[in-house]
Amino acid sequence: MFDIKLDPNMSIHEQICGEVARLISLGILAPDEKLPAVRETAKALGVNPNTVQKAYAALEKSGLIYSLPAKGSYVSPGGKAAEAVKREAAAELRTAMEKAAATGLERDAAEALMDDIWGKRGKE
Amino acid sequence: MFDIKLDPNMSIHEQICGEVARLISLGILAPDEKLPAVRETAKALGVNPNTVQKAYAALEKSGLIYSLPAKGSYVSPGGKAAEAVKREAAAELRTAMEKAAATGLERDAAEALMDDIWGKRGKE
DNA sequence: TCATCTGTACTATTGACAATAATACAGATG
DNA sequence: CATCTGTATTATTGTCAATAGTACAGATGA
Repeated sequence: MFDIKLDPNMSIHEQICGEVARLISLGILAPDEKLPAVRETAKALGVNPNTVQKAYAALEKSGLIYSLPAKGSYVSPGGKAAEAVKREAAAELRTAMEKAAATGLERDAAEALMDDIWGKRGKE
Repeated sequence: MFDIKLDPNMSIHEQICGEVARLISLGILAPDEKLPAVRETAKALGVNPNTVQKAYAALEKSGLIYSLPAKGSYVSPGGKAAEAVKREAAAELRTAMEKAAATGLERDAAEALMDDIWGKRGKE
């Protein structure tokens, strides 16, 4: 299901959270779609089930998914999950920008990075 | 010297590195200027000297400062330090942008954040 | 010369946290 | 009734940040 190449520099459950959030935000995981079971995901990733459960618990706390005991875990309905992901992504990007601006990085330099990543044209 | 409000969510030596880097980048700490001694900084921040030394060692490894045993630690000359700070800040900002873009965040949203932080006009 | 300050090095301990291991329980599902 | 589900618990391991304490060698100034 998830094809994550585990980065030893980041905690596993954070990477799982990030990947699920990404898939939700992009619509690859649709609202009310069922996520793979905790144990299944753990097996697929070669990771302890507790670690996956920690990730799922965090995702539920953030409102991205909801879990029904003895049923499964599902993507939150109504697009609320996707919105939450983007909102959080924007918040983190803001923090990074503030940090960069604090070092005196010019706006032009930041703009050049944006061109690089999103493409030079505003709408694509 | 440094007025850092310690954030428990980040490691102390990282915060020291960040603050020194910021001061260098902004020119508040000039090239070849002497930094406060390890023990002095530790006392001022109410922190263990080992922690400060760890920060200074990291700064030297990054090329931001150079240390002369029995003399002191100094900002790297020729503006190389300030350049290094900005280069690293740009690299981190790029990473944050890539992450945000991966969640599907639109360029317009990112641009709005930039207006917020750097001001709407390109040059200030 | 000598006390002091400097960066540097080392060991040890504490606490927090990530991850693992191994169970266990209750509800649903077929 | 066996099985799968989410959930909970306890324990152990390893890593890392931070602290504590100590030590050494070079410089600096009185």
